[in-house]
Amino acid sequence: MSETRLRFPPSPTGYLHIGGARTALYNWLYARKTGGKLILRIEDTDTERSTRASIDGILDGLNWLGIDWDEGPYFQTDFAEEHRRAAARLLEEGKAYKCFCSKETLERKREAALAAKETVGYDGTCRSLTHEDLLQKEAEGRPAVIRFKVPQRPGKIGYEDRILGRIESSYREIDDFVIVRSDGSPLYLLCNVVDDIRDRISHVIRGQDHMTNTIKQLLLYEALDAPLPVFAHMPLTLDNKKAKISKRSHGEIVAVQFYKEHGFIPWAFNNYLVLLGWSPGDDREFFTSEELIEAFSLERINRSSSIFNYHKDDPKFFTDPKAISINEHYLRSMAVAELAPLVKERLSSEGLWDDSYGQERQQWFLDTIDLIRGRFHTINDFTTLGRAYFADDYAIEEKPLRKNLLKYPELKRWLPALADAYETAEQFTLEETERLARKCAEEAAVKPGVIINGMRTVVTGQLAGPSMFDILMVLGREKVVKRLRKTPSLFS
RNA sequence: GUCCCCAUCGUCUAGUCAGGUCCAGGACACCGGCCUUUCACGCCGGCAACACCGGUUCAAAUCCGGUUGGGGACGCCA
Repeated sequence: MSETRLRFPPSPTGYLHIGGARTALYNWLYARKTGGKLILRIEDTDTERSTRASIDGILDGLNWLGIDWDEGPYFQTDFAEEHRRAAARLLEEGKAYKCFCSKETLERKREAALAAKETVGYDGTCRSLTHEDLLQKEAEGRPAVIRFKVPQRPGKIGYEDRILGRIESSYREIDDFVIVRSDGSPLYLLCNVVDDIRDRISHVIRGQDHMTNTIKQLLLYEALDAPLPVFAHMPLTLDNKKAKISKRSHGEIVAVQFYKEHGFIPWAFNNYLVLLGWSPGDDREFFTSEELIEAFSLERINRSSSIFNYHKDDPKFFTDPKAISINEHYLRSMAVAELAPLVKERLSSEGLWDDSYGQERQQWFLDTIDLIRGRFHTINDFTTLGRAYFADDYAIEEKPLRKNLLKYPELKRWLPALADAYETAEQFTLEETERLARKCAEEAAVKPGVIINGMRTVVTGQLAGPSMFDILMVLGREKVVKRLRKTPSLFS
């Protein structure tokens, strides 16, 4: 069998969204699994809406996800001449015809049909134009589009979808579709097929919204005398109200860029995406890329659409809880050495990175990440919830301030006293710091928790965190003493 | 309106093709408990689904028909 050749053909009319990323991922997985190639093709024939920013955004999103391609990016507009030749050939061979119906007429007919609840579709007015009519209209210089002449055959045309099974449609239900605009520029249906033929695409994996296009494209392959690729139509991703997700109605939350900015681990996001409509058939949910490539198969892609479980204004989950949970899983289980570069990047962009973290304090950096990551949801938490570990300008949160500090006014004496004890202690170790803290509690006649939680509030600003004395070790004697001495200022 | 696709816990899903091992398994979320100086993690337990109706069969989540529901397409967008 010859090599498999897949393609991901985004149209650069917006950012890369979840649905597009998932399509790209499935294509990538299949290409990698079969040892084939993935071709990236930018379908920019809609010059009105295509933008450079959008192309950059899509490329950036794919790069972030780690979805790499073997050929391209090709730009569809670079092959315009080839598309026109194909259209001309179809015209010459009588497989297409010129249509002089104006946009306005068509629009009127369509609306009338819709209003009368009748079948919508081109009525074939120009299909039966006589040669004389044609010559006359051309002589008049009337603008014309080129329509594909759907064969008037009995029965059905169809194909074997790798996900959906047999898909077919009666010839008479397909209307003559436009393949070239009146300005001479070819349209998607044609360009896409011509490009797939040229790029020797063997498998077309795309969304189910292309199913009806596929029937028309089948006709195009036949007319162009080209072999058919394998088609696989994956279910769409809907929102929790079962509407197709889109930039317009959902905004940034469906953009891959959003997840990059919000501190998702790229692979974790892929892992979430792949599970939206596919499962390995057993109970596994986490995969390395090798494992996923191995486990992936077209046949196990679900037939029904899945829901991106996002609830606007949910105070607890800023996006699909499953996505967050998968991210958390990777955040706390991946090798610290692999996580460190991601944290470094985030710290850098917040101005919290110190070069020593990559050199003499590297071990400290890795240990700190390991200590605090267990409670975080995203990489961004290292600079928000975990700010006190990397900077001195961390904020004291309202809740711990009230609950753990202001509630015990005496802490403004106890904590500085503890600071003194820490400063003069012979050793600043786990055991010694804990012993001194408990001693402090005993002298103050309060439960150790009062001292410990007060201390946690002062040195980290947080209500919760790792074991207190582990924190102290990571922070170091100097910082701890300094921070504890500032306790009284928090009471004002 | 026409055509097409789909239908298992709130969500992602296993099980459907080869009917019995499924009074339906896992994960997320939720609720309880254990652990604990805090909060998490972890562990233990709980809640929670075969859309409906009919048929075939000794036996149906699984096969067939219909109904309902959801989605998609019907562009000189891609």
